[in-house]
Amino acid sequence: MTLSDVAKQAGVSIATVSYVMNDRGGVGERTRANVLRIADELGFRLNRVASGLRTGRTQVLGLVLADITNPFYPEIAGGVIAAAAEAGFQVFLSHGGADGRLDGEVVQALCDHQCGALIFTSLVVSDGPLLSDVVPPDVPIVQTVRRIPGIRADFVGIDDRAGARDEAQHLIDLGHRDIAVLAGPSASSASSERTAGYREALAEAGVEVSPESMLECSLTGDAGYRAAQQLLESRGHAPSAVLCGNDLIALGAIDAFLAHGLSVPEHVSVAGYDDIWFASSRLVQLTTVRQPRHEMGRAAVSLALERLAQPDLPPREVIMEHELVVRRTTTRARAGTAA
Amino acid sequence: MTLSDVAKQAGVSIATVSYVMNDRGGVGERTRANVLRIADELGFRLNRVASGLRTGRTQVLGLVLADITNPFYPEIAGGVIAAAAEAGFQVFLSHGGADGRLDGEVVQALCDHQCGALIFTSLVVSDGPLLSDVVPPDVPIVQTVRRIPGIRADFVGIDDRAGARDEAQHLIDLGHRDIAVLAGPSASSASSERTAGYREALAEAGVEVSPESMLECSLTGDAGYRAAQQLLESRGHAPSAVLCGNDLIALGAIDAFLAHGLSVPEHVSVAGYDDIWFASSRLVQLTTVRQPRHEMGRAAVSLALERLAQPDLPPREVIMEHELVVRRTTTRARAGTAA
DNA sequence: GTCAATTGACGAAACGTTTAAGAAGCCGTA
DNA sequence: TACGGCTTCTTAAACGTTTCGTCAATTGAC
Repeated sequence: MTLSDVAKQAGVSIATVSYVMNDRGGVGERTRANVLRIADELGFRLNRVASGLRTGRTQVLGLVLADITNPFYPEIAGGVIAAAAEAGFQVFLSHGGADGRLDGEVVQALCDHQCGALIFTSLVVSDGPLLSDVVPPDVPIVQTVRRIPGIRADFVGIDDRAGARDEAQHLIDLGHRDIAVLAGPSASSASSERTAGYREALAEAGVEVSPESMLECSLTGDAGYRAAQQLLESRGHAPSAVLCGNDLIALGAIDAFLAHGLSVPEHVSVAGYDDIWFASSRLVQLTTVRQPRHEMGRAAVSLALERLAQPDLPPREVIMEHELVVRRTTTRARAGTAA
Repeated sequence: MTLSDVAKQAGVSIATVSYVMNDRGGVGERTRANVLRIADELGFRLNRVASGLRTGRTQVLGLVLADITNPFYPEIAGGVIAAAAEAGFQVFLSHGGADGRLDGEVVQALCDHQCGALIFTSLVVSDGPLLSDVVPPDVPIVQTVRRIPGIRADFVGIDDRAGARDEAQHLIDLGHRDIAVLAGPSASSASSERTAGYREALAEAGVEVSPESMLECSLTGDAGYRAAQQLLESRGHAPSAVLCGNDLIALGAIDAFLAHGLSVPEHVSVAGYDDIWFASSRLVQLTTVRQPRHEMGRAAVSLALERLAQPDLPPREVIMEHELVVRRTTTRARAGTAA
């Protein structure tokens, strides 16, 4: 079932059918209607692979998630897929490498399939050269969540620093003064921005964070659990509140506190970051900062498609609205613990 | 950068380079090595779109998830992507329709891009005709998790009935006799199998389930919450234990019980199904039945690729091992509540 | 030394589409 | 009547691969 079949049946040339199928002008009303009818009768559909070869650009986006099983990412993917579908694009989904670094082969494979544009989440600095080497210069690149410097790529994310400031301020407003920070890895731009935001807001409020109350750990529940344990051990007593680099860390920390007989938020207030699905569950009710992940995915697609249309746009960044979501895990500081 | 560039540079024909790039025989050792070297120098890579057009089959799998933001699915996708990558395949990821039914356009779009095979999760019966109409007969179809009858497709899943029996038996072994069931929608083959399994095991143990203790609800936390509430209202008192159609329902039910001042598992034991990531969180510790989702994704890819190689294999089904995971939400029945 | 068999390489057609260039027909105008 | 300008449609050349059929060169058997 090809253009040629339809053409034959309709008594016109292949070119005419192609023009009709692509909604191009220059075809008479009668023939257009006729071709459309016949194509429909025959159940004809354009072969996108052939179009892709001929035009040199495919209606395909490549999306590389750091880790699809991490509950943070699927909603981004959902937004990407939805927006792509509306624009008639398909989405290749790939894993990043297990260690957080990008796998060169993954990107190569995407390019082999002539993706029209590439969207990445959570790049780290060392990924930069790889991208420049492997991705053809006419393929737009969009980075989401995290950003790395010196790379030909648009960006979509939130103002992590502002979100972190909001959250720290929330704790301060609740009267907390003995505040610990369980920060994400500083290699991540998002994590370091958040940490900076926490620091700024706390400093402005005159709250000092001792070194043993400021830990860096990876972005998992286990790491959060261990970090919280270490916090208790090295400090000897629980802080009044804890700011965590993301929700998983917060969940792990809550768990650690519970294991030590400390209840949340009665003894310790805990705040996360990201608002993963689990955080809003009524069993958890985590105070956190929401990233509009679905919309971020959509925005990433917009950026990609716009640059596809106008390749020499200046580099752009879309900063989306974040939202401090106050739930059950943070509460007013107890009189005794407010320093 | 095409075959022809490499050929020119290496002083051989395009055909020879193609043979080398595809690891086909019939090329001398010297020329092969030379071509390989030049291709590498030039950074040449085969254009998969062109190969796809020429051969008529692309190295691409289409994966349609019912809902990517549902925490159940990403791991399946992870398995699919991993196995596909190993076989040199890319994966198109698509959403099913919002209402659970398959969106025809989605499948069409996948076919337009000449996917080599299609993998679906959670089909419902009404999707059958759509698939037959739209998917070319030479494109293998694999259905996972749920199955629908009368469709040209292989299947991979678990023995839901057996898993459900195991779980019901577990509660019986703990001494529970007043057991309620919050079943998933019977339109889903998986849900109805589970319900049947619960029923069988309970019947064999001589445990009767009254109509008001057997509710059907959709597979969400909210639905579970409401169903549990209804349970309490219509029965007037809490059951000794509740078997839930999936983990989300179980989570919602737990929440409802807590809201009514009933603690889990002290007053009510609750069991879920699926073992989504959240269920193993130390904050929840849900007793449930694990589906090896990553491996199911991998198996789905194997089925697809095998059928691609041998189209006239008989229909096959892969039933994977499930595992009853006993955690904190189920415990021995209190003497008073054992009927 | 001859001939068949094998090996290594090549030429060219095809896959289904897009699109530049051009032809044919029609209109209105001069 | 002749002609420029539209509109509508067609011809044909790509896009980058794969692969069949062919052919020359080499090998091995006799």
